Amino acid sequence: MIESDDKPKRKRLSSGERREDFITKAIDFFADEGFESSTRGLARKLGVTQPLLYRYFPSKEDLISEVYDAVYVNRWRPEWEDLLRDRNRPLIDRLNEFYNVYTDVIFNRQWMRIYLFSGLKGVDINRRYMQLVRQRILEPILKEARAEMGLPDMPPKDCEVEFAWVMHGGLFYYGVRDLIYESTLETQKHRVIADAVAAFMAGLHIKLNRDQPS
Amino acid sequence: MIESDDKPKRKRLSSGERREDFITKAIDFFADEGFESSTRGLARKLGVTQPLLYRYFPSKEDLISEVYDAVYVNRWRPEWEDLLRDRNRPLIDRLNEFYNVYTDVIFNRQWMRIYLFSGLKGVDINRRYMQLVRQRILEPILKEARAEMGLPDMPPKDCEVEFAWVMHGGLFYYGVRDLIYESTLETQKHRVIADAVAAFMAGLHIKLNRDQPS
DNA sequence: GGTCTTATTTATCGAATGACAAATTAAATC
DNA sequence: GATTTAATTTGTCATTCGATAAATAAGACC
Repeated sequence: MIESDDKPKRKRLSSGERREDFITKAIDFFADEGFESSTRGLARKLGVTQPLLYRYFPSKEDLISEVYDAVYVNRWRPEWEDLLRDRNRPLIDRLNEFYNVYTDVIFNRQWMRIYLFSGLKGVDINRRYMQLVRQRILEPILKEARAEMGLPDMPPKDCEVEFAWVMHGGLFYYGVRDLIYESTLETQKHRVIADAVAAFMAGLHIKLNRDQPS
Repeated sequence: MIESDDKPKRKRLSSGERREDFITKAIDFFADEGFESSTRGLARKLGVTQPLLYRYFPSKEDLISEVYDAVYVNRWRPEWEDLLRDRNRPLIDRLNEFYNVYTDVIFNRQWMRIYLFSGLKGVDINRRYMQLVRQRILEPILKEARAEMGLPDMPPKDCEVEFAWVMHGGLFYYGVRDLIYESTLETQKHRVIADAVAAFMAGLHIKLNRDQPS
């Protein structure tokens, strides 16, 4: 009997399926190896030849753009914003739930590494993403805090946004230590979130009351 | 008159000076372009030819290692640890001063970008650096906090270290937003530090008192 | 089953990369 | 000023890179 370990049978996928498959696996590949890795390496991982990539994407850079979209844009959940605005619950509860579900999405090797790689590349998508976080997450949180404290509604001050960024960034950095630096983290995520959110809320109460007379 | 815009006169430096010069400029170069950039590009920036690099460093990777040392190791200031242990001052003052001087060192484009690049490359130097932060900064802070609160001395719990990491990481991420993503940050650094440190100390008081009966 | 469409491969190009050997030249030594 | 030492350049090699053109073959349609 002849061994048939190599399979010369080409699987032929439809244009749509193949494209989908390329992007999905390209996310893993570039997250692992960085965007400077070769299209040949990617093709090897895909089980196809390298020139085939160029039938689906005009250039490597175009493929990378689609990876950005698939990771950043498509994984954003609009319901996060509704959750934060649900005034039937104490804000601290909303914050805990939000950061638990939000980090369920972004705390994975792919998301984190793609985010850092693209940030270092200097593409503007990171700046746009940070604006999204500020406008859809942090500023609503501060608005809700004012409402819950019975303070008059007004646009949040820069230093208040910055205070929220420090909590947000602190939790983000927990994910970096876990997934990028692969530290062994002994404390469970929800516990870290609870502590950070509690300290944030307590600090914000003091800060908003003190800074009040503008 | 003949233009002499090109200068065929070779400057010849001593071995020591040249080596120093290479490393200094290599930090800038790799911070800007990433470690995957070419040795020819670096040589162009240095004003020498590419093979000369190989008279000073056996390989590109060896040069990169020296860059790591110059950035991480040599910029660490042992007096930071003394500052944090100075019990003549309230801990919150020490924390404010420490984070102001610490960020004076690490909040620059070189340090930040080298740190993120090397982290993504998976070299273990980042893990070693984080251990340094934990042992020389965060755990001493928690020890000082217990002392100031009149609590018995004991090794900090993991979740306490994690709580300190969130503040530390939050401030670190402020630097990332400033220097990597080049956001325009409206709030001055010392103000952000003051708010973060105040919230940390307040949160830690609650946390240490609550968790006390282990 | 023959024909057509198109997904996929083979072959290849020019440029860029890390690294090395040999030639050159600036500066130190006597 | 001739000689020696070593800093620096010139020249080059084998790979690897992104990208393109042409050849091949799998599946759809009648």
